[in-house]
Amino acid sequence: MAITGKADPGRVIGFLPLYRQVKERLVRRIADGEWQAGRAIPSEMQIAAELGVSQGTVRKALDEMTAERLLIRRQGVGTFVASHDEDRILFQFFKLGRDDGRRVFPDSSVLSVGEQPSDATEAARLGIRRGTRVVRIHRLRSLGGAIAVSERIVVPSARFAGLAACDPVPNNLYGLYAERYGVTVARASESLKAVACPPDDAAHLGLAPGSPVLAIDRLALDLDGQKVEWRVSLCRTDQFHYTSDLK
Amino acid sequence: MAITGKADPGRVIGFLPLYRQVKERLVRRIADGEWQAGRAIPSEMQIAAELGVSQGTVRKALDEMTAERLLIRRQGVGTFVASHDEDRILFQFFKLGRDDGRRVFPDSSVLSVGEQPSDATEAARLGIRRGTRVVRIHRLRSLGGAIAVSERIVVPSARFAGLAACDPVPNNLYGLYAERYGVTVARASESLKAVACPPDDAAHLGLAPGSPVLAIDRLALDLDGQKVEWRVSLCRTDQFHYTSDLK
DNA sequence: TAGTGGTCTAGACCACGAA
DNA sequence: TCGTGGTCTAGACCACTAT
Repeated sequence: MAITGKADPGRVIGFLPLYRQVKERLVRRIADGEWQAGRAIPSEMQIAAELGVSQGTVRKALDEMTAERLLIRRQGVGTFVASHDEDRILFQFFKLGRDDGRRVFPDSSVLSVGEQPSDATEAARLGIRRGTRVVRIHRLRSLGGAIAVSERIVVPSARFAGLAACDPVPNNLYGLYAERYGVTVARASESLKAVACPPDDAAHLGLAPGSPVLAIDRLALDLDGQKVEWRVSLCRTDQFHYTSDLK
Repeated sequence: MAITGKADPGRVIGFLPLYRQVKERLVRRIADGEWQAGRAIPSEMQIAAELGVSQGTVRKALDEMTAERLLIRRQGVGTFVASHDEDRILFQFFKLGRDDGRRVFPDSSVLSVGEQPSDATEAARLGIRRGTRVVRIHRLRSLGGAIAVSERIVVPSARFAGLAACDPVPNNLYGLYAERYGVTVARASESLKAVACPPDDAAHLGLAPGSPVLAIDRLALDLDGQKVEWRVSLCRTDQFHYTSDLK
Protein backbone atom coordinates (compact mmCIF):
# COMPACT_ATOMS: atom_id res chain seq x y z
CA MET A 1 0.00 0.00 0.00
CA ALA A 2 1.51 3.24 -1.12
CA ILE A 3 -1.20 5.58 0.14
CA THR A 4 -0.88 6.60 3.77
CA GLY A 5 -3.81 4.94 5.51
CA LYS A 6 -5.33 7.02 8.27
CA ALA A 7 -4.38 10.67 8.29
CA ASP A 8 -1.18 10.89 10.28
CA PRO A 9 -1.65 13.65 12.87
CA GLY A 10 1.82 15.11 12.32
CA ARG A 11 1.02 16.33 8.82
CA VAL A 12 -0.87 19.61 8.77
CA ILE A 13 0.42 21.21 5.60
CA GLY A 14 -0.69 19.56 2.40
CA PHE A 15 -3.16 17.24 4.08
CA LEU A 16 -5.61 15.61 1.71
CA PRO A 17 -8.44 13.27 2.70
CA LEU A 18 -7.75 9.70 1.77
CA TYR A 19 -10.53 9.59 -0.83
CA ARG A 20 -9.01 12.63 -2.54
CA GLN A 21 -5.64 10.90 -2.71
CA VAL A 22 -7.38 7.91 -4.25
CA LYS A 23 -9.16 10.20 -6.72
CA GLU A 24 -5.93 11.88 -7.79
CA ARG A 25 -4.36 8.50 -8.48
CA LEU A 26 -7.32 7.35 -10.52
CA VAL A 27 -7.52 10.60 -12.52
CA ARG A 28 -3.83 10.18 -13.27
CA ARG A 29 -4.49 6.73 -14.68
CA ILE A 30 -6.90 8.29 -17.18
CA ALA A 31 -4.58 11.20 -17.96
CA ASP A 32 -1.68 8.78 -18.56
CA GLY A 33 -3.76 6.62 -20.85
CA GLU A 34 -3.58 3.62 -18.53
CA TRP A 35 -7.36 3.65 -18.48
CA GLN A 36 -8.69 4.48 -21.95
CA ALA A 37 -11.87 6.25 -22.96
CA GLY A 38 -14.90 3.96 -23.20
CA ARG A 39 -13.21 1.07 -21.37
CA ALA A 40 -14.32 -0.44 -18.07
CA ILE A 41 -12.17 0.19 -14.99
CA PRO A 42 -11.72 -2.44 -12.25
CA SER A 43 -14.55 -2.97 -9.76
CA GLU A 44 -14.72 -0.94 -6.57
CA MET A 45 -13.64 -3.94 -4.52
CA GLN A 46 -10.62 -4.57 -6.75
CA ILE A 47 -9.46 -0.96 -6.54
CA ALA A 48 -10.01 -0.93 -2.78
CA ALA A 49 -7.97 -4.11 -2.31
CA GLU A 50 -5.19 -2.84 -4.58
CA LEU A 51 -4.87 0.49 -2.78
CA GLY A 52 -5.47 -0.89 0.70
CA VAL A 53 -8.51 1.24 1.51
CA SER A 54 -12.15 0.42 2.11
CA GLN A 55 -14.73 0.15 -0.64
CA GLY A 56 -16.52 3.21 0.77
CA THR A 57 -13.45 5.36 0.27
CA VAL A 58 -13.02 4.22 -3.32
CA ARG A 59 -16.72 4.86 -3.86
CA LYS A 60 -16.45 8.45 -2.69
CA ALA A 61 -13.58 9.03 -5.13
CA LEU A 62 -15.54 7.44 -7.99
CA ASP A 63 -18.64 9.47 -7.05
CA GLU A 64 -16.74 12.72 -7.47
CA MET A 65 -15.21 11.61 -10.75
CA THR A 66 -18.67 10.63 -11.98
CA ALA A 67 -20.01 14.05 -10.97
CA GLU A 68 -17.22 15.62 -13.02
CA ARG A 69 -18.22 13.46 -15.98
CA LEU A 70 -14.89 11.65 -16.07
CA LEU A 71 -16.59 8.30 -15.42
CA ILE A 72 -19.92 6.72 -16.25
CA ARG A 73 -21.41 4.13 -13.89
CA ARG A 74 -23.75 1.43 -15.10
CA GLN A 75 -25.43 -0.58 -12.39
CA GLY A 76 -24.88 -4.28 -12.76
CA VAL A 77 -22.24 -3.76 -15.45
CA GLY A 78 -19.37 -1.67 -14.17
CA THR A 79 -17.74 1.76 -14.27
CA PHE A 80 -16.40 3.18 -17.53
CA VAL A 81 -14.10 6.01 -18.58
CA ALA A 82 -16.25 8.67 -20.24
CA SER A 83 -15.59 9.17 -23.94
CA HIS A 84 -16.30 12.16 -26.15
CA ASP A 85 -19.08 10.51 -28.07
CA GLU A 86 -21.72 12.58 -29.80
CA ASP A 87 -24.11 12.44 -26.87
CA ARG A 88 -21.59 13.88 -24.45
CA ILE A 89 -20.53 16.59 -26.88
CA LEU A 90 -24.14 17.49 -27.48
CA PHE A 91 -25.03 17.85 -23.81
CA GLN A 92 -21.78 19.09 -22.32
CA PHE A 93 -19.93 21.00 -25.01
CA PHE A 94 -22.41 22.17 -27.62
CA LYS A 95 -24.91 24.70 -26.35
CA LEU A 96 -26.29 25.99 -29.62
CA GLY A 97 -29.70 24.62 -30.56
CA ARG A 98 -32.49 25.22 -33.00
CA ASP A 99 -35.29 27.52 -31.89
CA ASP A 100 -37.81 24.75 -32.53
CA GLY A 101 -36.16 22.79 -29.74
CA ARG A 102 -34.78 19.92 -31.80
CA ARG A 103 -31.30 19.04 -30.63
CA VAL A 104 -29.09 17.78 -33.42
CA PHE A 105 -25.38 17.11 -33.71
CA PRO A 106 -23.72 19.74 -35.93
CA ASP A 107 -22.22 18.83 -39.28
CA SER A 108 -18.90 20.36 -40.32
CA SER A 109 -17.28 21.41 -43.56
CA VAL A 110 -13.65 22.42 -43.33
CA LEU A 111 -12.59 25.57 -45.20
CA SER A 112 -8.89 25.48 -44.35
CA VAL A 113 -6.31 23.68 -42.26
CA GLY A 114 -2.72 24.75 -41.78
CA GLU A 115 0.26 24.96 -39.50
CA GLN A 116 1.89 28.32 -38.85
CA PRO A 117 3.74 30.23 -36.12
CA SER A 118 1.33 31.57 -33.49
CA ASP A 119 0.57 35.27 -33.35
CA ALA A 120 0.51 37.27 -30.12
CA THR A 121 -3.18 36.71 -29.39
CA GLU A 122 -3.06 32.97 -29.95
CA ALA A 123 0.06 32.64 -27.84
CA ALA A 124 -1.53 34.58 -24.99
CA ARG A 125 -4.73 32.56 -25.04
CA LEU A 126 -2.95 29.21 -25.17
CA GLY A 127 -0.21 30.13 -22.72
CA ILE A 128 2.62 29.46 -25.17
CA ARG A 129 5.45 31.62 -26.49
CA ARG A 130 4.67 33.78 -29.51
CA GLY A 131 5.89 32.10 -32.65
CA THR A 132 5.44 28.59 -31.28
CA ARG A 133 3.83 26.63 -34.07
CA VAL A 134 0.08 26.03 -34.01
CA VAL A 135 -2.49 24.25 -36.17
CA ARG A 136 -5.31 26.46 -37.40
CA ILE A 137 -8.62 25.09 -38.61
CA HIS A 138 -11.44 27.13 -40.11
CA ARG A 139 -14.74 25.34 -40.65
CA LEU A 140 -18.45 25.92 -41.05
CA ARG A 141 -20.97 24.03 -38.95
CA SER A 142 -24.60 23.45 -39.78
CA LEU A 143 -27.59 22.35 -37.75
CA GLY A 144 -30.26 20.40 -39.56
CA GLY A 145 -28.88 21.48 -42.94
CA ALA A 146 -28.72 25.21 -42.23
CA ILE A 147 -25.30 26.83 -41.85
CA ALA A 148 -25.11 28.22 -38.34
CA VAL A 149 -21.49 28.70 -37.27
CA SER A 150 -18.17 29.92 -38.65
CA GLU A 151 -15.53 28.47 -36.36
CA ARG A 152 -11.78 29.08 -36.02
CA ILE A 153 -9.79 26.58 -33.98
CA VAL A 154 -6.19 26.88 -32.78
CA VAL A 155 -4.14 24.19 -31.01
CA PRO A 156 -0.40 23.95 -30.26
CA SER A 157 1.32 21.74 -32.85
CA ALA A 158 3.49 20.18 -30.14
CA ARG A 159 0.64 18.16 -28.63
CA PHE A 160 -1.03 17.38 -31.95
CA ALA A 161 1.69 16.28 -34.35
CA GLY A 162 0.33 15.64 -37.83
CA LEU A 163 -3.08 17.12 -37.16
CA ALA A 164 -2.68 19.63 -39.99
CA ALA A 165 -2.12 16.76 -42.42
CA CYS A 166 -5.24 14.98 -41.25
CA ASP A 167 -7.64 14.48 -44.14
CA PRO A 168 -10.44 14.68 -43.61
CA VAL A 169 -10.46 16.55 -40.32
CA PRO A 170 -13.12 14.69 -38.32
CA ASN A 171 -16.30 16.39 -37.19
CA ASN A 172 -15.82 15.34 -33.56
CA LEU A 173 -12.43 16.88 -32.75
CA TYR A 174 -12.45 16.10 -29.02
CA GLY A 175 -12.88 12.44 -29.86
CA LEU A 176 -9.82 12.65 -32.12
CA TYR A 177 -7.78 14.44 -29.43
CA ALA A 178 -8.55 11.56 -27.04
CA GLU A 179 -8.07 8.61 -29.38
CA ARG A 180 -5.12 9.72 -31.46
CA TYR A 181 -3.27 12.05 -29.09
CA GLY A 182 -4.29 10.85 -25.62
CA VAL A 183 -5.51 14.35 -24.74
CA THR A 184 -8.73 14.46 -22.72
CA VAL A 185 -10.72 17.69 -22.83
CA ALA A 186 -12.27 17.73 -19.36
CA ARG A 187 -13.84 21.19 -19.26
CA ALA A 188 -14.00 24.49 -21.09
CA SER A 189 -14.62 28.12 -20.32
CA GLU A 190 -16.65 30.25 -22.73
CA SER A 191 -16.96 34.01 -23.04
CA LEU A 192 -19.88 35.32 -25.13
CA LYS A 193 -20.41 38.63 -26.89
CA ALA A 194 -22.77 40.01 -29.49
CA VAL A 195 -20.75 41.48 -32.36
CA ALA A 196 -21.21 42.83 -35.88
CA CYS A 197 -20.36 40.05 -38.32
CA PRO A 198 -17.18 40.64 -40.36
CA PRO A 199 -17.72 40.55 -44.14
CA ASP A 200 -16.00 37.24 -44.93
CA ASP A 201 -17.80 35.34 -42.17
CA ALA A 202 -21.04 37.02 -43.22
CA ALA A 203 -20.56 35.66 -46.71
CA HIS A 204 -20.08 32.15 -45.36
CA LEU A 205 -23.08 32.43 -43.07
CA GLY A 206 -25.33 33.98 -45.69
CA LEU A 207 -25.77 37.19 -43.73
CA ALA A 208 -25.38 40.86 -44.57
CA PRO A 209 -22.05 42.22 -43.30
CA GLY A 210 -22.51 43.83 -39.89
CA SER A 211 -25.42 41.61 -38.92
CA PRO A 212 -25.46 40.77 -35.19
CA VAL A 213 -23.86 37.38 -34.48
CA LEU A 214 -23.01 35.60 -31.27
CA ALA A 215 -19.25 35.30 -30.76
CA ILE A 216 -18.24 32.41 -28.50
CA ASP A 217 -14.63 32.46 -27.31
CA ARG A 218 -13.79 29.07 -25.82
CA LEU A 219 -10.67 27.81 -24.05
CA ALA A 220 -10.61 24.03 -23.52
CA LEU A 221 -8.64 22.44 -20.67
CA ASP A 222 -7.39 18.90 -20.14
CA LEU A 223 -7.47 16.78 -16.97
CA ASP A 224 -4.48 18.66 -15.55
CA GLY A 225 -5.98 22.07 -16.30
CA GLN A 226 -3.53 22.66 -19.16
CA LYS A 227 -4.78 24.78 -22.07
CA VAL A 228 -5.50 22.48 -24.99
CA GLU A 229 -7.43 24.43 -27.59
CA TRP A 230 -8.70 27.92 -28.33
CA ARG A 231 -11.69 28.39 -30.62
CA VAL A 232 -13.86 31.30 -31.63
CA SER A 233 -17.29 30.51 -33.06
CA LEU A 234 -19.40 33.12 -34.82
CA CYS A 235 -23.02 31.96 -34.66
CA ARG A 236 -26.18 32.97 -36.45
CA THR A 237 -28.89 33.33 -33.82
CA ASP A 238 -31.84 34.16 -36.03
CA GLN A 239 -32.99 30.54 -36.03
CA PHE A 240 -30.70 29.27 -33.27
CA HIS A 241 -29.98 30.08 -29.64
CA TYR A 242 -27.38 29.36 -26.98
CA THR A 243 -28.68 27.59 -23.87
CA SER A 244 -27.28 28.17 -20.38
CA ASP A 245 -28.72 26.51 -17.30
CA LEU A 246 -28.09 28.26 -14.01
CA LYS A 247 -28.18 25.92 -11.04
CA MET B 1 -41.67 7.13 11.93
CA ALA B 2 -43.60 8.04 8.81
CA ILE B 3 -40.97 7.08 6.27
CA THR B 4 -40.96 3.44 5.25
CA GLY B 5 -37.70 2.01 6.57
CA LYS B 6 -36.12 -0.57 4.34
CA ALA B 7 -37.43 -0.80 0.82
CA ASP B 8 -40.39 -3.14 0.94
CA PRO B 9 -39.90 -5.70 -1.82
CA GLY B 10 -43.54 -5.59 -2.93
CA ARG B 11 -43.35 -2.04 -4.20
CA VAL B 12 -41.85 -1.76 -7.64
CA ILE B 13 -43.64 1.25 -9.07
CA GLY B 14 -42.76 4.60 -7.54
CA PHE B 15 -39.90 3.22 -5.47
CA LEU B 16 -37.59 5.89 -4.11
CA PRO B 17 -34.40 5.27 -2.12
CA LEU B 18 -34.77 6.20 1.51
CA TYR B 19 -32.33 9.10 1.26
CA ARG B 20 -34.41 10.55 -1.60
CA GLN B 21 -37.53 10.36 0.50
CA VAL B 22 -35.67 12.15 3.27
CA LYS B 23 -34.46 14.75 0.78
CA GLU B 24 -37.98 15.41 -0.52
CA ARG B 25 -39.21 15.98 3.01
CA LEU B 26 -36.41 18.39 3.81
CA VAL B 27 -36.83 20.31 0.53
CA ARG B 28 -40.51 20.65 1.39
CA ARG B 29 -39.62 22.21 4.72
CA ILE B 30 -37.72 24.92 2.86
CA ALA B 31 -40.45 25.34 0.23
CA ASP B 32 -43.09 25.65 2.96
CA GLY B 33 -41.07 28.22 4.86
CA GLU B 34 -40.64 25.98 7.87
CA TRP B 35 -36.90 26.36 7.40
CA GLN B 36 -36.10 29.93 6.40
CA ALA B 37 -33.28 31.30 4.27
CA GLY B 38 -30.08 31.93 6.18
CA ARG B 39 -31.18 29.97 9.27
CA ALA B 40 -29.51 26.86 10.64
CA ILE B 41 -31.32 23.54 10.31
CA PRO B 42 -31.14 20.81 12.99
CA SER B 43 -28.00 18.70 13.19
CA GLU B 44 -27.68 15.51 11.19
CA MET B 45 -28.15 13.41 14.32
CA GLN B 46 -31.33 15.27 15.29
CA ILE B 47 -32.86 14.85 11.83
CA ALA B 48 -31.85 11.19 11.76
CA ALA B 49 -33.46 10.54 15.15
CA GLU B 50 -36.62 12.44 14.20
CA LEU B 51 -37.10 10.53 10.94
CA GLY B 52 -35.94 7.18 12.27
CA VAL B 53 -33.09 6.71 9.80
CA SER B 54 -29.35 6.57 10.19
CA GLN B 55 -27.10 9.60 10.14
CA GLY B 56 -25.51 8.35 6.93
CA THR B 57 -28.83 8.43 5.11
CA VAL B 58 -29.55 11.97 6.28
CA ARG B 59 -26.05 12.93 5.22
CA LYS B 60 -26.59 11.67 1.68
CA ALA B 61 -29.79 13.73 1.43
CA LEU B 62 -28.02 16.83 2.75
CA ASP B 63 -25.08 16.22 0.38
CA GLU B 64 -27.38 16.35 -2.62
CA MET B 65 -29.15 19.45 -1.36
CA THR B 66 -25.78 21.10 -0.81
CA ALA B 67 -24.72 20.18 -4.35
CA GLU B 68 -27.91 21.86 -5.59
CA ARG B 69 -27.01 24.96 -3.59
CA LEU B 70 -30.09 24.69 -1.39
CA LEU B 71 -27.96 24.31 1.73
CA ILE B 72 -24.59 25.55 2.91
CA ARG B 73 -22.53 23.45 5.32
CA ARG B 74 -20.03 24.97 7.71
CA GLN B 75 -17.83 22.50 9.51
CA GLY B 76 -18.00 22.86 13.26
CA VAL B 77 -20.96 25.24 13.04
CA GLY B 78 -23.91 23.60 11.30
CA THR B 79 -25.92 23.44 8.10
CA PHE B 80 -27.81 26.49 6.83
CA VAL B 81 -30.53 27.20 4.28
CA ALA B 82 -28.91 29.06 1.38
CA SER B 83 -30.07 32.64 0.94
CA HIS B 84 -29.97 34.84 -2.14
CA ASP B 85 -27.26 37.10 -0.85
CA GLU B 86 -25.12 39.09 -3.25
CA ASP B 87 -22.41 36.46 -3.38
CA ARG B 88 -24.77 33.74 -4.48
CA ILE B 89 -26.43 35.96 -7.08
CA LEU B 90 -23.04 36.97 -8.41
CA PHE B 91 -21.78 33.42 -8.84
CA GLN B 92 -24.95 31.53 -9.68
CA PHE B 93 -27.32 33.95 -11.38
CA PHE B 94 -25.32 36.80 -12.86
CA LYS B 95 -23.00 35.79 -15.66
CA LEU B 96 -22.19 39.18 -17.14
CA GLY B 97 -18.78 40.55 -16.18
CA ARG B 98 -16.39 43.29 -17.16
CA ASP B 99 -13.79 42.47 -19.76
CA ASP B 100 -11.06 43.49 -17.33
CA GLY B 101 -12.11 40.55 -15.17
CA ARG B 102 -13.36 42.49 -12.15
CA ARG B 103 -16.56 40.93 -10.84
CA VAL B 104 -18.92 43.46 -9.35
CA PHE B 105 -22.55 43.33 -8.25
CA PRO B 106 -24.76 45.27 -10.67
CA ASP B 107 -26.55 48.45 -9.60
CA SER B 108 -30.12 49.03 -10.71
CA SER B 109 -32.23 52.05 -11.60
CA VAL B 110 -35.91 51.36 -12.17
CA LEU B 111 -37.55 53.00 -15.19
CA SER B 112 -41.08 51.74 -14.65
CA VAL B 113 -43.16 49.38 -12.52
CA GLY B 114 -46.77 48.48 -13.14
CA GLU B 115 -49.44 45.83 -12.98
CA GLN B 116 -51.36 44.90 -16.13
CA PRO B 117 -53.08 41.94 -17.78
CA SER B 118 -50.56 39.58 -19.37
CA ASP B 119 -50.20 39.44 -23.12
CA ALA B 120 -50.00 36.20 -25.11
CA THR B 121 -46.21 35.94 -24.99
CA GLU B 122 -45.96 36.56 -21.26
CA ALA B 123 -48.75 34.09 -20.54
CA ALA B 124 -47.07 31.41 -22.64
CA ARG B 125 -43.66 31.89 -21.02
CA LEU B 126 -45.04 31.88 -17.48
CA GLY B 127 -47.55 29.11 -18.05
CA ILE B 128 -50.55 31.22 -17.06
CA ARG B 129 -53.77 32.15 -18.87
CA ARG B 130 -53.62 35.18 -21.12
CA GLY B 131 -55.00 38.18 -19.32
CA THR B 132 -53.97 36.97 -15.88
CA ARG B 133 -52.49 40.00 -14.15
CA VAL B 134 -48.72 40.38 -14.03
CA VAL B 135 -46.25 42.86 -12.58
CA ARG B 136 -43.89 44.38 -15.13
CA ILE B 137 -40.60 45.99 -14.17
CA HIS B 138 -38.23 47.77 -16.55
CA ARG B 139 -34.86 48.74 -15.17
CA LEU B 140 -31.32 49.57 -16.19
CA ARG B 141 -28.35 47.85 -14.60
CA SER B 142 -24.80 49.11 -14.48
CA LEU B 143 -21.48 47.48 -13.73
CA GLY B 144 -18.83 49.64 -12.14
CA GLY B 145 -20.72 52.82 -13.06
CA ALA B 146 -21.24 52.01 -16.75
CA ILE B 147 -24.75 51.18 -17.93
CA ALA B 148 -24.68 47.64 -19.28
CA VAL B 149 -28.18 46.14 -19.30
CA SER B 150 -31.77 47.08 -20.12
CA GLU B 151 -33.92 44.52 -18.34
CA ARG B 152 -37.65 43.73 -18.49
CA ILE B 153 -39.05 41.50 -15.76
CA VAL B 154 -42.49 39.88 -15.61
CA VAL B 155 -43.99 37.95 -12.67
CA PRO B 156 -47.54 36.77 -11.98
CA SER B 157 -49.31 39.17 -9.60
CA ALA B 158 -50.91 36.27 -7.76
CA ARG B 159 -47.71 35.14 -6.10
CA PHE B 160 -46.35 38.65 -5.56
CA ALA B 161 -49.18 40.74 -4.15
CA GLY B 162 -48.20 44.37 -3.70
CA LEU B 163 -44.93 44.07 -5.60
CA ALA B 164 -45.97 46.78 -8.06
CA ALA B 165 -46.47 49.20 -5.16
CA CYS B 166 -43.04 48.44 -3.78
CA ASP B 167 -40.98 51.63 -3.57
CA PRO B 168 -38.16 51.42 -4.11
CA VAL B 169 -37.99 48.10 -5.94
CA PRO B 170 -34.89 46.49 -4.40
CA ASN B 171 -31.83 45.69 -6.46
CA ASN B 172 -31.75 42.07 -5.32
CA LEU B 173 -35.18 40.83 -6.43
CA TYR B 174 -34.60 37.14 -5.63
CA GLY B 175 -33.84 38.11 -2.04
CA LEU B 176 -37.16 39.98 -1.93
CA TYR B 177 -39.04 37.03 -3.43
CA ALA B 178 -37.68 34.81 -0.65
CA GLU B 179 -38.08 37.14 2.31
CA ARG B 180 -41.39 38.83 1.55
CA TYR B 181 -43.19 36.20 -0.53
CA GLY B 182 -41.61 32.91 0.57
CA VAL B 183 -40.72 32.09 -3.03
CA THR B 184 -37.31 30.48 -3.51
CA VAL B 185 -35.72 30.75 -6.95
CA ALA B 186 -33.80 27.49 -7.15
CA ARG B 187 -32.64 27.51 -10.76
CA ALA B 188 -33.09 29.27 -14.08
CA SER B 189 -32.81 28.50 -17.76
CA GLU B 190 -31.35 31.09 -20.13
CA SER B 191 -31.55 31.35 -23.91
CA LEU B 192 -29.08 33.74 -25.58
CA LYS B 193 -29.16 35.48 -28.94
CA ALA B 194 -27.31 38.32 -30.62
CA VAL B 195 -29.84 40.88 -31.86
CA ALA B 196 -29.97 44.38 -33.27
CA CYS B 197 -30.76 46.77 -30.43
CA PRO B 198 -34.23 48.42 -30.64
CA PRO B 199 -34.17 52.24 -30.65
CA ASP B 200 -35.55 52.87 -27.17
CA ASP B 201 -33.21 50.40 -25.48
CA ALA B 202 -30.34 51.80 -27.55
CA ALA B 203 -31.07 55.24 -26.16
CA HIS B 204 -30.97 53.91 -22.59
CA LEU B 205 -27.77 51.99 -23.24
CA GLY B 206 -26.03 54.82 -25.06
CA LEU B 207 -25.78 52.86 -28.30
CA ALA B 208 -26.67 53.58 -31.88
CA PRO B 209 -29.97 51.88 -32.82
CA GLY B 210 -29.31 48.53 -34.44
CA SER B 211 -26.04 47.95 -32.60
CA PRO B 212 -25.45 44.27 -31.74
CA VAL B 213 -26.54 43.45 -28.18
CA LEU B 214 -26.77 40.19 -26.28
CA ALA B 215 -30.39 39.26 -25.53
CA ILE B 216 -30.76 36.96 -22.52
CA ASP B 217 -34.17 35.34 -22.12
CA ARG B 218 -34.42 33.83 -18.64
CA LEU B 219 -37.11 31.73 -17.01
CA ALA B 220 -36.67 31.28 -13.24
CA LEU B 221 -38.08 28.25 -11.41
CA ASP B 222 -38.84 27.66 -7.74
CA LEU B 223 -38.12 24.57 -5.63
CA ASP B 224 -41.12 22.77 -7.12
CA GLY B 225 -40.12 23.60 -10.69
CA GLN B 226 -42.95 26.14 -11.00
CA LYS B 227 -42.33 29.14 -13.28
CA VAL B 228 -41.72 32.16 -11.11
CA GLU B 229 -40.34 34.94 -13.28
CA TRP B 230 -39.58 35.75 -16.91
CA ARG B 231 -36.98 38.36 -17.75
CA VAL B 232 -35.33 39.55 -20.92
CA SER B 233 -32.03 41.40 -20.56
CA LEU B 234 -30.47 43.35 -23.42
CA CYS B 235 -26.76 43.64 -22.71
CA ARG B 236 -23.97 45.75 -24.12
CA THR B 237 -21.02 43.49 -24.77
CA ASP B 238 -18.48 46.02 -25.97
CA GLN B 239 -16.92 46.23 -22.50
CA PHE B 240 -18.68 43.25 -20.96
CA HIS B 241 -19.05 39.53 -21.64
CA TYR B 242 -21.20 36.61 -20.58
CA THR B 243 -19.34 33.70 -18.97
CA SER B 244 -20.34 30.07 -19.34
CA ASP B 245 -18.35 27.22 -17.84
CA LEU B 246 -18.79 23.83 -19.48
CA LYS B 247 -18.02 20.95 -17.14
C1' DT C 1 -26.47 -17.62 -11.16
C1' DA C 2 -22.60 -14.61 -10.52
C1' DG C 3 -20.83 -10.14 -10.28
C1' DT C 4 -21.52 -5.33 -10.50
C1' DG C 5 -22.88 -0.92 -8.59
C1' DG C 6 -26.65 1.15 -5.22
C1' DT C 7 -28.46 1.67 -0.64
C1' DC C 8 -28.46 1.57 4.32
C1' DT C 9 -26.66 0.99 8.72
C1' DA C 10 -23.48 1.47 12.80
C1' DG C 11 -19.69 3.12 14.95
C1' DA C 12 -15.15 5.22 15.27
C1' DC C 13 -12.17 9.11 15.05
C1' DC C 14 -10.72 13.80 13.12
C1' DA C 15 -10.99 18.93 12.12
C1' DC C 16 -13.14 22.96 13.06
C1' DG C 17 -15.52 26.79 15.43
C1' DA C 18 -17.70 28.74 19.38
C1' DA C 19 -18.15 29.44 24.15
C1' DT D 1 -14.62 21.73 26.35
C1' DC D 2 -18.40 20.71 23.57
C1' DG D 3 -21.08 19.99 19.47
C1' DT D 4 -20.86 20.29 14.65
C1' DG D 5 -19.85 18.43 10.13
C1' DG D 6 -15.95 15.49 7.65
C1' DT D 7 -13.70 11.14 6.93
C1' DC D 8 -13.13 6.20 7.10
C1' DT D 9 -14.31 1.60 7.92
C1' DA D 10 -17.03 -2.81 7.84
C1' DG D 11 -20.72 -5.39 6.66
C1' DA D 12 -25.39 -6.32 5.11
C1' DC D 13 -28.79 -6.47 1.64
C1' DC D 14 -31.00 -4.79 -2.86
C1' DA D 15 -31.35 -3.93 -7.98
C1' DC D 16 -29.60 -4.58 -12.32
C1' DT D 17 -27.15 -6.93 -16.21
C1' DA D 18 -24.98 -10.52 -18.60
C1' DT D 19 -24.54 -15.33 -19.29
